[in-house]
Amino acid sequence: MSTSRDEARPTGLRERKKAKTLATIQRHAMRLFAEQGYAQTTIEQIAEAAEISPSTFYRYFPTKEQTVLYDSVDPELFAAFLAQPAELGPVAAFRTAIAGVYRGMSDAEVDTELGRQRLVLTVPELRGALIDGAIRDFDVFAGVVATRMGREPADFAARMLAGAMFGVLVAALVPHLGQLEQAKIDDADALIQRLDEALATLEDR
Amino acid sequence: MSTSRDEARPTGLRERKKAKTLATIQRHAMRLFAEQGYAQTTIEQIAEAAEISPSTFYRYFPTKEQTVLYDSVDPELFAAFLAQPAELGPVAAFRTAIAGVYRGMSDAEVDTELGRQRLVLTVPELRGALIDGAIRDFDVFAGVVATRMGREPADFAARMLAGAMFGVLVAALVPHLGQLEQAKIDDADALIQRLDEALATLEDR
DNA sequence: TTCTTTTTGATAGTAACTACCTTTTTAGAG
DNA sequence: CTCTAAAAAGGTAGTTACTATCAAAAAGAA
Repeated sequence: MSTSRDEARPTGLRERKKAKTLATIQRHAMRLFAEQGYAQTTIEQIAEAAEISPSTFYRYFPTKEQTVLYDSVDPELFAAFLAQPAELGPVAAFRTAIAGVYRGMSDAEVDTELGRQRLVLTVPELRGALIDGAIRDFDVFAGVVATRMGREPADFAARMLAGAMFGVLVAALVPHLGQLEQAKIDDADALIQRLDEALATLEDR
Repeated sequence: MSTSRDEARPTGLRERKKAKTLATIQRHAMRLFAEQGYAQTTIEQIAEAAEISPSTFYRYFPTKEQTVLYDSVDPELFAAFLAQPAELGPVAAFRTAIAGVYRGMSDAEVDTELGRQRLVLTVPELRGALIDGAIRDFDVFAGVVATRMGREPADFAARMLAGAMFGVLVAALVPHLGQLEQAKIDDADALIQRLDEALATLEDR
């Protein structure tokens, strides 16, 4: 209980240090993954680079995967989606949200995010975990889509539209994984355009 | 090289034994998973139940996950999809294929398959791996969809339709994973109908 | 049988995670 | 400033999935 006022502002000195440690771990992890590959990088190496013990690593991230999947962009995207004017249909709202979020990011942030995406889409383990995470959040997303369509949260058609949006985005993000052009998503503009075109195919109805 | 004729017929005595061992492992694995849970079942236990050594287990299945994901229904489904008359559009063809495959299965086979699906959809690890597997095959699927639409294999719109089909099926198969009704897919008819309705939402265009 | 190849088993090692306990650090009270 | 309680970090030991490697056994061909 102690001070009942501090609960409101989470800006304690301790919290800041924790946030910094978390960011440090993630930064070094991403660097090592890029340098040596995901599988070749051990938790011990990450801990050593971040100057913490392996025990501490697990206090900040439950799994190795979460070092990459712990994400700040997705929540932003969802918030932007929610913030769109009610007149917009769900697909249009999501298209606008995507463009808005990426336009609000600095070049460095975009670079980091694109690197993260490249890693996630490349490593099968991460790809699976990412999509599974998305499925976990799917109910919420489907509910919001339903609300925006003026239906009850559990509406079947809304759920299906949400599913189609999800599938279309996945299909756009995993471009010919076989062997073809893994490139093409080098800059944010190309990414936004690709995702936008994907969602647009759902609006021609 | 040895005998150049046997290559055609794969019905050696050795092959049959291997197939039997594979089936035995999978059967015991599924049983133990159902009895004790997926995470609580070790490879050692599976090996012991199947009366083989752990080493041998890994010769038949590369990972624990594959014991569940090694699947005979999906390829069948894909084949049935390909076999549909050319006049049918991709969505209609897939709807027909699903119904056909499940109608061609015995009650016991359906039960086994439903149990497998329940397990896969319940365990996050498996869910992720399954979907990642699907993404791996996605290119082929999208190509077939494109052909059926009379376009070139890499056609964007076809790819998006394939993605939408994928997403809609996922959304239908993972019913309110949060906490709501995990039931409802107790019999094959309910499953078929659910998947059919999902795909049907893509045809109203 | 005998030779060859395939299949199996056993052993040792790596690395992700878990559980648990001890030490250090930090924030606030007196 | 000091003392105390809590939070954070470090350390140890163990489990389990998975890999690599080699030796033993079984099956087929000659």
